This record gives sequence, C-alpha cells and structure tokens, in this order.
Amino acid sequence: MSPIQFYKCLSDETRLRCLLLILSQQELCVCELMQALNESQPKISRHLAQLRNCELLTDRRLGQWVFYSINQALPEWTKNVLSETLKCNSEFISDNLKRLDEMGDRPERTRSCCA
Amino acid sequence: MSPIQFYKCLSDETRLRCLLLILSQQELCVCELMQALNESQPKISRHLAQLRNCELLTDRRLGQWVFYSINQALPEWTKNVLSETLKCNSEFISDNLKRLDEMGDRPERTRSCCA
DNA sequence: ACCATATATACTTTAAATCATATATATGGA
DNA sequence: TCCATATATATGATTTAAAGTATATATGGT
Repeated sequence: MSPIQFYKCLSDETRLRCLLLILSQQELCVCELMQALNESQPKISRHLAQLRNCELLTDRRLGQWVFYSINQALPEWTKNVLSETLKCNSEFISDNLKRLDEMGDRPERTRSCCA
Repeated sequence: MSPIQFYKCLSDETRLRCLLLILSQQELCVCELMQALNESQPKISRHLAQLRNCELLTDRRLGQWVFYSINQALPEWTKNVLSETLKCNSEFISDNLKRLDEMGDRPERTRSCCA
C-alpha cells in the first residue's frame, strides 16, 4: 500500500465519509451508506469498489446485501491514520450518522460463522 | 482544517514528498526540494504555495532563500498523521534524501532569533 | 544602476477524476 | 418462471487538478 494510493483514497469526500462511517459501525451495506450520505446508488457503489480494489475495504455478501468493512490486513500505520482521523473528527460524520439512525428497515445482520 | 482539505494536500506525489522531507529535515528551501525531487522550480513552488495556503506549511525568508517548515499550529491529529506516515514509509523518500545529500552548495541556515 | 540567483505567479494546455444515466448481474420470493 | 430488490459496471459528459512555459518579484553583490 503506497502512501500516495492510500491518501488518494482518502481525498474524496464520498470515500472518506464511507470509510469513517464503516470504521465507526464495523460494517455497512450499500443501501445504508446511500441513506447516510444521501447519494445515488451507483455513486456509492463505484467508490466502494475503488476502496475494495485498493484493499482498504473487504466485503461479504449476505443474501441480497453486500456488507463492507475495513480490511484488517491493512498495514498498521494506515489503520492508525484512519482511527486517529475518526477519533478527532466525529463532527465530520455526525450528520451522516444521524441519517443512518433515522433509517427504517435496516437490513438484518446474520451472525457470520466466526463472530 | 477539514479532513478533506488535509487529505487532498497529501494525495499528490510532489506535495507528499515535500511534506515528508520537510518533516524529516525540520526545514528546507525551494532549491533543495527541486534537487531532492528532481523537479522544476515552478512545479515545486506552486505546490509549496498550496501547502502554505492550506496552512500545512509556514515559511521564513532568509536572504534569497525561503525556508519551509511544518506549521506547528496544525491540529494534533494532522501532525500525528504526518509523523506516523513518515515513520512507517522511510523508503518512500529515501531516494529523495539521497539526492539531497549529494547536493553541493546547500544554502546556509542562519540561526533564527529563537533557536 | 545593473546583473545574477532564488522564488512566485499567470496563462494555456493536458490529463485525471468524478458524475449521471443506462444497463447488467445476483438474490429471494411468489 | 417471473418479478422485485440490491448491487455492480459501462459509457459519455463534465469538472477539477496538474503541468509547461513565460514572466514577474525580491534579494544580494558589483
């Protein structure tokens, strides 16, 4: 993971909000992020695909839904940067979290095999 | 300092190299960064101006030279991100440091009033 | 006052990223 | 099998960022 590739991923508003929301909530699916950010499905999906390709995120399919979470195999320093960013910028995503909480009909998480 | 503005600054290769080199060397002038990165004067100067406008860097003029350093007034989390990045990516700037060391005629630092 | 060096900025062109729209794929249920 | 929901991807248009070249400003020395 080159630092340039990593920071390019963080330099787009949609991607940074998705990353911090996922970090704060463990995992989120596309429709939850659409609601939290109030953005279109293809836009969210495209950015998530990019984060997955760069290996910042991993995904697991659960029925119709695809849940994204932070790739635990990331280098420590990148995980540190992400958590430091979240810790010190909670107001940056507070509106997004509010919209997420207001969302009705959130998809149920089925316990995965190892959790 | 919004996290987006901060990470946009780090997402360009020229700017990230400049920032990490300056962090590792305390302060550097334009001509030293030109040599270290092997890039043109306007290119370096333009990117430094951007980093100064975003308040990541401060500058002091010393005779003909302008020395840039990390703005100590930055929020702690941004300084933490920068030092974590430097600590864990020394190989990213090793070639640049080598070129800097090979540079003859580096401008002399005059002790500033408070140092 | 003149010239050399160092740095900054303006202008134009080029390249890269992002977006909206349309469409394709996958899953689950009737 | 057919339809609804969730997600992914392709395409073309637009916006944004970066680069090169030329020029301007500032300092120091003769």
